[in-house]
Amino acid sequence: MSNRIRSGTAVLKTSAAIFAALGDETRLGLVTKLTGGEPQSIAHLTAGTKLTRQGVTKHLRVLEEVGVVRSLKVGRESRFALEAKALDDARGYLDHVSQQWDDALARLKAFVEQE
Amino acid sequence: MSNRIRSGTAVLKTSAAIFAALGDETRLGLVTKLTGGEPQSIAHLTAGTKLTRQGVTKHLRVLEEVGVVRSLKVGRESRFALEAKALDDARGYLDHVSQQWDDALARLKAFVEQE
DNA sequence: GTCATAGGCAACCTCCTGGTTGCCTGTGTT
DNA sequence: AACACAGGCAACCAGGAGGTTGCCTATGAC
Repeated sequence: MSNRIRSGTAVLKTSAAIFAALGDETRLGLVTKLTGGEPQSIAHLTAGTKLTRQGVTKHLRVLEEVGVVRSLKVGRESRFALEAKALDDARGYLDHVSQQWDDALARLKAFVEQE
Repeated sequence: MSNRIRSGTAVLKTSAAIFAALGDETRLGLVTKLTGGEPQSIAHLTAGTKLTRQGVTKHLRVLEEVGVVRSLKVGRESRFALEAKALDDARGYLDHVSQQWDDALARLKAFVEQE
């Protein structure tokens, strides 16, 4: 049932994990850098930051674990690229919440105006 | 320039803060509970969780600080409600990233197929 | 007035996270 | 072969996050 209904708490857990991964300025910066299209090496991604290569590596692993990013080895370097699905999941969650919220507000408004 | 262009790093910082706030299962659960529409008291929000009232309060403060939630005092209780704007901001960021990413992929595809 | 309820404040504790450094391995390059 | 470059692994450290407990205040109910 990987793509089926999944219990609400499971959605919550995976969504939270993705948000947590995105909830760090450095990591969000990496994600932004990766929107360029081409997969980039760790050394390349490190350039421009104030961090060590190891520091950046750790962040990349975090992003990879929740599926926001994918790594592929090319020769001696490992390049990272965005993975749209996880981002879509996160967006999906926000869409869902916003939708529920809007509906609720609409209902409240209707109720108030009904008199 | 609160609603104007804002430098990229500022967007990064505030987005990261919102994601970080959402990046906790308990907090995401609270957000979900609040999509119902009516503002809810702390005691009410605590019921059903395994946490202390104080624990929940802390989480609510976190959500409030990044603007995901708003609190209003009613008598002796303080009720919390969702605030759509912050969620929209987060969604906006994801939309932007996805868009950039899709565009980049399209360009790559065009480039490869051009031969 | 008295009591119960809703919440704020502060101290405290534990564990995770972000970050570093040092060293080892693997892959190119010349 | 010798060297340089890209990265992995592990230990280590400081600070922040999640969570609890204890106590105090304010508001509502009787």
